[in-house]
Amino acid sequence: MMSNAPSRKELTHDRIVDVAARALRRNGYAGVGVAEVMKEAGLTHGGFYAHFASRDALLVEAIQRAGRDSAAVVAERMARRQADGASPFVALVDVYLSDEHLSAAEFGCPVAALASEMPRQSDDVGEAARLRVAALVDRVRRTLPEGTDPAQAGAAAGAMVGAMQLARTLGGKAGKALLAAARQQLISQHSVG
Amino acid sequence: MMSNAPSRKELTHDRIVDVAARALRRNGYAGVGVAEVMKEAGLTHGGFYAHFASRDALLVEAIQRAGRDSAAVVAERMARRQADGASPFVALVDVYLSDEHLSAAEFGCPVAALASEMPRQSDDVGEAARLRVAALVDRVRRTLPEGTDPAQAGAAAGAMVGAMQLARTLGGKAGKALLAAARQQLISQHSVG
DNA sequence: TGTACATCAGTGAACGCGCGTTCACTGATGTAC
DNA sequence: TGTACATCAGTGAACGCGCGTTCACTGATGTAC
Repeated sequence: MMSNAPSRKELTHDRIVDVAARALRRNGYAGVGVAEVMKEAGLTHGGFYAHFASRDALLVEAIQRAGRDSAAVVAERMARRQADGASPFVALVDVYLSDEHLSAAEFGCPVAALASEMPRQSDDVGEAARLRVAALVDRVRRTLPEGTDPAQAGAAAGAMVGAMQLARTLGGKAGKALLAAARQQLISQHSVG
Repeated sequence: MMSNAPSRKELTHDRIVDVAARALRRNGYAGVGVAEVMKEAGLTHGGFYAHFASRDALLVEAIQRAGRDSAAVVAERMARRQADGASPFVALVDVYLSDEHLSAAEFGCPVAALASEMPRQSDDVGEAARLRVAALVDRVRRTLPEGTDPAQAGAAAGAMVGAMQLARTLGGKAGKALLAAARQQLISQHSVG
């Protein structure tokens, strides 16, 4: 009988992608090195090409993984706030522009971590990045209050991504203040009345 | 009698910084190579260290130069729109989120071109980046309509930077549509009434 | 105005290093009987 | 259940390359007299 349990190789592959997905958000595209990722996954770098055709292929998988993981975290935290009575949009803004997201880029949204580098990536990597941006815009669109022009989803997504980046660059109190102002602006802008 | 005219060396230095300021916005931090910049400036790479203590020192000057040049372009284009009757804030949003800025990152705002990489830079380079972010936020603050909470300047700056990055990543019509939505959102948000 | 010399900007070869990639090999896993 | 063998994941040394950096040198610029 065939088992659905992942093979040893699949588990290793997964571990490598996971390490890379974190390194990517922590250090950017240039900060993902084959040797370092393999080492952090408990392996030697020689085995890398049994798992990936190239470093770019790893980057593609890492972006996808980062997006998937980050979306799961956001969904879970949003659900908690919505259970407390928040609207979907307020919950999303609160979670995305939270101090937790500010200081944990490694586990956060890959678009916030990488957006300014995305337009410069090679075909495959750039396409994976574009899909992540589209997914983020879509997520925002689905949480907009009823009656809102769906075209505003892109603008709101940009506002969240940009605020997070500037806050991370400034750091400290100035960064947190910028985040708070952005939360207020987005929520008041899309509130009913 | 002493002349104030720049020396030959100063002219060369300027040319190198100018090339680097463009390469930085076109290719990101990792895309600024000593040899390539020197070549594009019409020199051989050996002479580099007569002008700069290190590659990082060049990056610092390049960020400053990019910010100064970009601010000058923005100021000039804003003035033209204000002469046509636009308010300072509308003029700024229109210029910053213009299709021209979208497609000419090389001559545009360094914050839009680099923001997601900024938190990862070394001390000196990161400090130069922080100053650029602060200058951008300041510029936005000075153009906000009277009566607006100045704390909103950071959020508005983030909205502009993020929208530009997402638009550049998506590219094509989707990118231009995102820009247009962001212009509309920012302007209507800060309009009187 | 012309010559002799010192200064200085830029050249080009060389360095050590880390990177992505390749490959012959090893030792463990799992199948056949 | 036990042995023999094939498969396969991972090892570790080696490669070519481009990078930032150094340095002895050259040829042009400019000063002194």
